[in-house]
Amino acid sequence: MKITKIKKARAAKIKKVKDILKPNTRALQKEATRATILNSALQIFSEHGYEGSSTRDIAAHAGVHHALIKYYFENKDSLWRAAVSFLFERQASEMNFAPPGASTKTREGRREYARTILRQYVLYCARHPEHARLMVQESVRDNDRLQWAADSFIVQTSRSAEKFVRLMQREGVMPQGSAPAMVYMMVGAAQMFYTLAPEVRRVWHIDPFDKNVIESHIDALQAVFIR
Amino acid sequence: MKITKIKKARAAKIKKVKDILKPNTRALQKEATRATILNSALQIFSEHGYEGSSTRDIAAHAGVHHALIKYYFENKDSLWRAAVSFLFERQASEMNFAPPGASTKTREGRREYARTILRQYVLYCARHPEHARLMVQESVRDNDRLQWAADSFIVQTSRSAEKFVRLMQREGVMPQGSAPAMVYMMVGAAQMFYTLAPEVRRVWHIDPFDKNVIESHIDALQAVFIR
DNA sequence: TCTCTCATTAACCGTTTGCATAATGAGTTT
DNA sequence: AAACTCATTATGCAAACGGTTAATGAGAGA
Repeated sequence: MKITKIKKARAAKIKKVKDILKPNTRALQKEATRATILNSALQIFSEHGYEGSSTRDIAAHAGVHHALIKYYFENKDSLWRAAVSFLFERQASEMNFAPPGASTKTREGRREYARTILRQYVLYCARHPEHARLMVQESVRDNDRLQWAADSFIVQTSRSAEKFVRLMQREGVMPQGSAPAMVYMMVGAAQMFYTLAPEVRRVWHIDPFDKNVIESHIDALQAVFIR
Repeated sequence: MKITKIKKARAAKIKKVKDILKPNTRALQKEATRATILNSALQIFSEHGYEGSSTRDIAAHAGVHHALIKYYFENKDSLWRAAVSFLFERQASEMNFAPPGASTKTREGRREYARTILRQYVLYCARHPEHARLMVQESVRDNDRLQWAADSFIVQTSRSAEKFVRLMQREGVMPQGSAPAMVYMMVGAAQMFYTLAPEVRRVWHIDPFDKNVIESHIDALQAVFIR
């Protein structure tokens, strides 16, 4: 047996081991890179707004060359849309608006349902403050991006929220009053604390993401909105 | 009498008339230009954020050459600080937190006081939505500008709000719960509707600045927060 | 009327921006 | 092991950016 053949056989074995240890090295890495860029985009966009964010900063934050943004997301606008899509899809997967069935038959059951929804939403806002931060920066002025986000996601989630509010009002669990106003009041009252976390820390010297602080915020929110 | 002398006398008279009709033409124009630039800065900063706004856009919006921004405000950072100072000083002059004296002795009087404060604040938010828009964009991340704004204005207004909340809670007019949380809930519930006006219009097909809409928002806010 | 002041503009500089294209080289296939 | 694929990087470009300096010209003062 020639040495070259042995070497060949050895190389083949090594290759097989590699294939087992790192299956689809390239494909996996590709997915990881894409995710890293998207993650950095969320961070940068939510803190600096669309126009205040540069694709180069996003790439640098992700530790990759800025040309990769074009490779993975075509351009800045598409990257932003991908980031927003990710936010709303994650929210849809993490939030559960389904009423717990039987328990809504009694008044106390319905109050418990309302409490759970508010609690869930506050926890979501605290877990992912970049969602509200990014959206708030886009919603202060009208343009193509807001129109797209509204048509694609906001209308849908707003309808859910409206249904929830009207149901709770009909049951006497939430105060009467204009449904749109009530939705924005609830959302604002739940978000603000985490969206403006840097201000909260500086002005009040408390960390809004502290477990106990979150819980007392939830308590206060429920005390205010639920009867 | 020479013709030139007559002309001279005539010119002098015309000049005096001009001086009466347009006193300090130049000084007035200067003040007007400064105010125009500051106004445009408020508009642009509040819609695009600090980094998303260009001094050239602000100058163009004001209809002046961009070099005038250096002439009047030194640089972009100082212009932003001047704009924020203007916002908070105007708020201080338009908002009146003084309790209406005798009427706070009865429980109904105290509720009326709380209602008035909330109403005043909502009307302010609706009258000047750029205030909350500009501040929200700065407060989502920590930096020198936020620190300056907090030290100069936000701490002070927050202390006022805290005092108000604690007083109302002690009197049983507002629900119990963490004071900082309660302040941000109230502020968020009052602001959001006007800060996100473009979104509100697109998603709900209503104009949050309509008189009747504002009034029903005030009603809802009072119904939620005041007992 | 003639100068002088200064509010305003024109022109320029170095840097950053979004985006495009070419070059590279590690991983895959044969 | 050679050929190929394609994820990544290097380079380049026109426009826009914040900021500076010199020029201008209308109103104020003598």
